[in-house]
Amino acid sequence: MSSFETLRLAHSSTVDRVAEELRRALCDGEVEAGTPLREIALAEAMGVARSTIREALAVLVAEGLATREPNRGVHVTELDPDAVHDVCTARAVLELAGLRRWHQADEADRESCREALRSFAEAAESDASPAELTAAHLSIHAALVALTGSARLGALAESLTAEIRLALAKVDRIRRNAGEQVQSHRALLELLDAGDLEGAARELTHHLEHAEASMLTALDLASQSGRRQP
Amino acid sequence: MSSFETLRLAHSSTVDRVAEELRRALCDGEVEAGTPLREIALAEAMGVARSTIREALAVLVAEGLATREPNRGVHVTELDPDAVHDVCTARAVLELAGLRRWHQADEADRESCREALRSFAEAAESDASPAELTAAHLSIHAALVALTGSARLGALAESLTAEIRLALAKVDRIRRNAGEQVQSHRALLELLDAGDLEGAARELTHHLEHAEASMLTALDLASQSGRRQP
DNA sequence: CCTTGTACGATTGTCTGACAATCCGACGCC
DNA sequence: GGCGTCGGATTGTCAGACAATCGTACAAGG
Repeated sequence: MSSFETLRLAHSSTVDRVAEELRRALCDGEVEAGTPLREIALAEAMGVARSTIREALAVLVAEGLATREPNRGVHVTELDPDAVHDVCTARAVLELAGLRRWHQADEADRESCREALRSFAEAAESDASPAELTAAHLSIHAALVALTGSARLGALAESLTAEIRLALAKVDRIRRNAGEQVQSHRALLELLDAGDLEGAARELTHHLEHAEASMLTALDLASQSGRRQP
Repeated sequence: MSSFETLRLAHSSTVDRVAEELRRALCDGEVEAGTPLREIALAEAMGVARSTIREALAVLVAEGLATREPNRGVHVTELDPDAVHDVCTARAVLELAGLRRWHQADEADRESCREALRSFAEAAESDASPAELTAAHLSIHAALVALTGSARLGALAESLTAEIRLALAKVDRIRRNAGEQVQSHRALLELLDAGDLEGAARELTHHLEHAEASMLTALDLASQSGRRQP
């Protein structure tokens, strides 16, 4: 009888909030790659205990945004080109797997792909913030992986994208051609709706390779400027 | 000149050892699914501080072997059939992706598939412990995923496997037909070496479906016996 | 009978403070 | 240049404390 099924209350622990704040700071580029995240300094700055900071740092490390070296502390992850390539091939595997199940997937999942594209196009036209654009963009790719029907694969893809989110943020801050991006995804979905799986796979592969190249150049620029003005 | 590249020294923190011990206890079936893992009790039992236990529990939760409910503590994960199905479809995606890249993969990766098969066959004949058999078996599947060439996909597959390791252990303890298993994998690799990717894909799909069915029945048996003698 | 309010023990989440182990860099010595 | 040593900084781990929250039992009230 009672129809309160949809009600959820997200309760937030201190650790969650600390992790969220740190995540934001990292993704907004407020701290450079390689910066050490000292426990005591963070604890004093944020007004929480060191153990709380430790737990939050463990979360970030698990997400790949930071790296822990035993007895040497946690540092903001430095993305090397190999890691970017690795993540991109992994994403390609997952998204292509979803794409190939286009016809077997739930209609709801297919529709959420189209919906994500609409949101992205809308965000691109009403010049939203880079962060919002990135989020909208990524939700398209997440929707592709969701076509596999496996919630865990979706989570895995999300953790992969989290790892390169830093590089993605850089790219999106540099690049202003969101319109081209929208066009690429629109073409992808049109091919899918037309039933041309092979064509869509080619389009997606091309898109991902392009994205990888963009990230690599963005990283290269960052590391060069970092070395010139240390 | 210096050829000490291969030397590594494994750092063992207390947290690691606690997590390892708990993992072993869970996988050996020493604690039933759903059992609460109380921090104070564990701390006293293992002679370490509560904070250390907390960190170790966070590791297990991240691995999926345990589940945390806020303010209610950590419990040994109860595998429901949906979760098993989800993990199995995810594994199928990853392993099929590796399999389809058989020809493009490194020869070293192909060879490690064959090597894993040899180890498994050897373990099956010299009746090794169930735990060793499971490990050898899983390393075959890990080698398949490694064919994708992405280290991260390998890690993801491993975390997926960890989640159902509990059910796998149950299956391997019940089942005694390791010879059949060896035969199935041997057929798979022969198809691959013969270049018959489609045949290999069918064989692998069939094998994974069979494994899923086994796990589901094992889980069903466990839950029934659990309810009859609570 | 069913609902509401309350008291209590158990457990978690977080804080404080402490200390040994480890790492890093500098300094002095051979 | 290589080697031992010292000191500061930081982490890893520990012990103890307390409020917040949960589960349950129990009393009160319609």
